[in-house]
Amino acid sequence: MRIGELSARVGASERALRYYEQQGLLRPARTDAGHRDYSEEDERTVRRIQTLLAAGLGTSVIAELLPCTPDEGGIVAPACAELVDDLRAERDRIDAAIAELARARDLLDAIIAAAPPAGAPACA
Amino acid sequence: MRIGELSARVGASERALRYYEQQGLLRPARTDAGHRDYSEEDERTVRRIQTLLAAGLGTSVIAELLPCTPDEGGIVAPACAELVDDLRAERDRIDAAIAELARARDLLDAIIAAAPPAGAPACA
DNA sequence: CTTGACCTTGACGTCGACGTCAAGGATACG
DNA sequence: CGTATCCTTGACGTCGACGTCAAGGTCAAG
Repeated sequence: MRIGELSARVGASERALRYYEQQGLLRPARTDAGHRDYSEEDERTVRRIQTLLAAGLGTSVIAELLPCTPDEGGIVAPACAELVDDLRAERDRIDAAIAELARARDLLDAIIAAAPPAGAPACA
Repeated sequence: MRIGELSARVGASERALRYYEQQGLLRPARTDAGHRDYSEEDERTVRRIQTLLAAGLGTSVIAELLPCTPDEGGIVAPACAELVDDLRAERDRIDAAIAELARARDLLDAIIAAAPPAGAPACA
């Protein structure tokens, strides 16, 4: 599929898809005319990229761990020791981030719960 | 307390504390000489700011909701309807972010689990 | 009084994941 | 054949929470 269709499928901009390729996260095939031709595995890769980016990982880290991702039913390549240490650190960072997010959500809920019942008074 | 001590206490840079004030999140007292003089409530406010910033809220939103935060034992001011809508949206966004983070963590755990047991082979 | 730690207000720099033009080639359709 | 839509590669802009200088005032200790 071409970049427009993939963009619509995964909800990423075409710019983002080209950026991922530029950062070495993706290597789509090319047509004779130079147009990108994405496979369905590329699509799955993009979804993983989105998840990892949303988790705060940088593109360089993602580039290293993508060849190690579990690929439908089988773990492909285990990573080297140094990378695994990085991943553990990222995992811990994510756990901490989840805890912080939960605290922020509870704070917001407390404020929302304290809001006026229905007909709210005017506000600046 | 002065900015240096507060900085050390809450783990924020002095630059960050001045920035919070500049954005209207904080209004510390001043000494005759113009030095900032933070109260202990300012310290609690900074901790809330840190939590909300970590949750992805912008300083402008935080500025609006800070006067509404539950202040030791009592909810102070409920927010106006429009703000409450924003807060609900932020809360939902945080929930979604937590879900994404959990997925990323599981992905990382799968990769880590697939790593070589102990003596790892060399790696690029 | 002087030194040095601490404080003040600017103001420009940073970083990363894109957004957004510009200036064209490729493809599909009637 | 035209043309409308998609695609290509640059390359500069953005945005937000600060980092990082610069050029000084303030204050306690010796």
